[in-house]
Amino acid sequence: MSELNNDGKIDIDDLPSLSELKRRSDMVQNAPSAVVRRLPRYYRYLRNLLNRDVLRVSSSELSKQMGVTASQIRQDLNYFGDFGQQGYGYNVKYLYMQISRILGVGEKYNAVVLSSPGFYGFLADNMVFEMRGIRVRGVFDTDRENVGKTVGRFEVGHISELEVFCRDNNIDIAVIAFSGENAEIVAETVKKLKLRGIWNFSNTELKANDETCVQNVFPGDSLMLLMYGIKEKYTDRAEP
Amino acid sequence: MSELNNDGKIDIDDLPSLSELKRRSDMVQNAPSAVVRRLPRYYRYLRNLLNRDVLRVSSSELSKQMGVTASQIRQDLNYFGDFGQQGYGYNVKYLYMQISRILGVGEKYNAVVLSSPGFYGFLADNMVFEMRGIRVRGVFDTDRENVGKTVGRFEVGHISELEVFCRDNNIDIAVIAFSGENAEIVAETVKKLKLRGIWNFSNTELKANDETCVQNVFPGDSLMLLMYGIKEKYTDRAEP
DNA sequence: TAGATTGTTAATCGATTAACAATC
DNA sequence: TAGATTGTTAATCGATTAACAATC
Repeated sequence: MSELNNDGKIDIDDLPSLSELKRRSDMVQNAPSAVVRRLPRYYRYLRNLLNRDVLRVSSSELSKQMGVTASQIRQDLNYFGDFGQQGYGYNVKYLYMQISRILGVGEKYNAVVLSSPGFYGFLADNMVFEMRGIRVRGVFDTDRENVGKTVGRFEVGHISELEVFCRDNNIDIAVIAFSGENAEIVAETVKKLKLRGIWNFSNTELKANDETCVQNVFPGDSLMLLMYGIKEKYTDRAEP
Repeated sequence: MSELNNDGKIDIDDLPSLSELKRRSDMVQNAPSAVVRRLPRYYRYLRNLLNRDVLRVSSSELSKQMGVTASQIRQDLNYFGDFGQQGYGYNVKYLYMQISRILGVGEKYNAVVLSSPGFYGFLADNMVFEMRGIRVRGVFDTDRENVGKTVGRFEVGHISELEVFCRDNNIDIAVIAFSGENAEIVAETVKKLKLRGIWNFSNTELKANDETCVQNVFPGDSLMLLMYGIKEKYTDRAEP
């Protein structure tokens, strides 16, 4: 990192051949899910480098930071294109942009958040939508207590208004964070409306169908893995 | 499932040999991380069966519900012991208890939640602690606005009280949900106090050390995978 | 040019699935 | 006993790592 022998710019005229583009698009279709699941983590590390004004990074430098092999990083990135330069490494901003594009950041999806105001507040604090280019259009709760409260720039609506709201506002994604059977009832509505995606934080596993993608998030699962990890660590020690 | 040829009870006197126990404990130590990461999902499905008063389940029945192969289920469970019976399947309650034990549910860890009241509310709504046998002892925030507010059975304390509180209350686990650099500062304190685990919801990846286990939860990662999934699904369709 | 580092192939490793003997 | 289903081995599949020629 001491001497830069390149200003980090990419030559826009140096376009790949059509057969090369074809090969790459085949690779992208075939990108193993293990690789895809690692992309968000690359995205986070690259954004961090970007925030620190780092211009370039090599696979070996990044591998040290992330605790994975350099080989894996090069292999992973190459499923999607030739983003690096021999002898130089990767241009941080360019690579960040490529990964953003692959993941679909900035696709401008419209979302509704179906949760208590507190949970929406947590998501808003973490800037989880803003940073991924998702536009939240409304917040709805099942609990009449909360309806009418203001959270951020939203007035919490009642869940019964959801169907009309989605149709009027071109909603793509529903974030569901209700517990119990409310989650399942709402999920049925969302699927009936053929929204494109459900981001599910409820304690019931939701299934995707032909129209609606689902990502289930079970915080409790990772809590249990933490408990497992602690048990392993402290039990091993107690033994001779 | 139509006829039960067994009452589902396990003969307490039918204990395995010492060499068998040794073999199993070796297996458990060697349990591949891919298997361990699936345990919480088994736990959830079994609890669901339990709630529906299902007495027994076969690997093939469970495989249909979970969308995995029966072979994987049998292979996974066998890393930890012989929990089933030929010709019968698995006793739901027994298997649920075994998986709970393996994961360390009910180890009675004491936890503090370091977050806004809203996020604590979400965790409480989902009963994520109660269901895993973790005892929350206090909630602390960095924001003076929130100090003194009541959430559930807690009065929110200020983060500056954390060190004394942890020492006085035998705290094992810290849940960190602050955004920005507050998360890193608090994580340092937690590591200095040698708590056993950090359950991290902040937007900075925290690293484990010799004393403190870490589970990072990045909701944004799964949101990006949802965006990726939507892009794939709807782009494939647009093509011929 | 010399040094550095990628892209990519081949080798290794680990995880999943298939198959079936054991046995409830 | 006959039917069902596990536990477990062997075969397959996929993911990771090592190595190095290509090349910036």
